[in-house]
Amino acid sequence: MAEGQSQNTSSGQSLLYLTDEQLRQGIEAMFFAYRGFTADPDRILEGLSYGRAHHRAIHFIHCAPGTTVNNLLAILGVTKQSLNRVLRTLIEDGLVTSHVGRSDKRERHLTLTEAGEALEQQLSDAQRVRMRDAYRKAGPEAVAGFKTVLEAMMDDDMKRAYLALREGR
Amino acid sequence: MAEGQSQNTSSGQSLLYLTDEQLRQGIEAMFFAYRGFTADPDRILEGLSYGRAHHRAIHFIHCAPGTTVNNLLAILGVTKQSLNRVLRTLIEDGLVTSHVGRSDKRERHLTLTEAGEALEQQLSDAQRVRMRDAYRKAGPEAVAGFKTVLEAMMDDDMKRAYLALREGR
DNA sequence: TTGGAATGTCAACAAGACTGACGTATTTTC
DNA sequence: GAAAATACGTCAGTCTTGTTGACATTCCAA
Repeated sequence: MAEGQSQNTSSGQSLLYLTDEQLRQGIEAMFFAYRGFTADPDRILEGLSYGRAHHRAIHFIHCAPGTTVNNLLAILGVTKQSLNRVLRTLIEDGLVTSHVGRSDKRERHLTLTEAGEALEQQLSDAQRVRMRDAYRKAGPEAVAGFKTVLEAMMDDDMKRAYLALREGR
Repeated sequence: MAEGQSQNTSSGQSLLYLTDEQLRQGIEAMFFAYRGFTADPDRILEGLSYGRAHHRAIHFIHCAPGTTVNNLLAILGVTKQSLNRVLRTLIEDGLVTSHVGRSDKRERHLTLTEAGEALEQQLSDAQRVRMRDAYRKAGPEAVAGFKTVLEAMMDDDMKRAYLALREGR
């Protein structure tokens, strides 16, 4: 335990930014920032009897149209029962379509309908407004650092999923 | 809507980092990173019939010993009823003590017991290990940028709460 | 002193996550 | 061709954590 307070390496480079206090600040910053991050879409969703789970599904179906249920499961990191509840309502409400796979008929390929795309736009616009403001305030160097730290914070398989999404576009 | 794809200002500075695609990447990075961020403490908690809500309460009581329920409410952003359920179990289990206020007897002042401090240590150690690794990998400049962007992403009142916590130490 | 505001507690309910079990269609493997 | 594995959907039950509503206590100000 308590490796914490060491502040210099043998190489002499200052490691003040690795103190427990600095790390605690980072932890709290993540907590408060994530709240801001989800606040705007949450406000939109709450009027529609949808939740954050629906938003996540819509987001990733938009990014990877035609993706399968299993695929989505891996990205979202939830159980299929949990995802299924969400998908069922989205399909019933005509925001998502589910097509039997051509080569493998066991698979269901998911796509946003026009209405689904419209909601996706509305949600991601709201989220991007905040992100864009934050990015602009912080400047390009800060944004680069931001992404570097976030990537380093991910689990390895999450990082793979994240990078795969970037490749796919 | 769709202000999106503009890429240069009149000042000529490149705004490539503000494209919709870049913003989308940032959004996904937040999603995946937050999962990593909570994964380690969640694993510890799951054996103890506590959840993330208990972790949050413990964290902020540790940071501001003697804080009131109302105070905690403002920081956590949940209803007092929700917080109360969590606090009740923590008090029953002897991790937190609740003292009636001296000047205002309506208030309850919350403190971690020795056992509470021990669990706090265990949880924040786990979380700090990941943060420290991420920080070390990314380097001090990236970390500075990371914090700048996160602060810019917070709601104003959250930012006030965040900065107040930093002052208080 | 009395009525309103603030603080905190109890009870009931809903969303969304989880596990476990089961059914069906399809594909792969032996 | 039969058996095993895969992909998906569903039912039932539980847990955490959020919500609202009702209520008790305490403080303060008119």
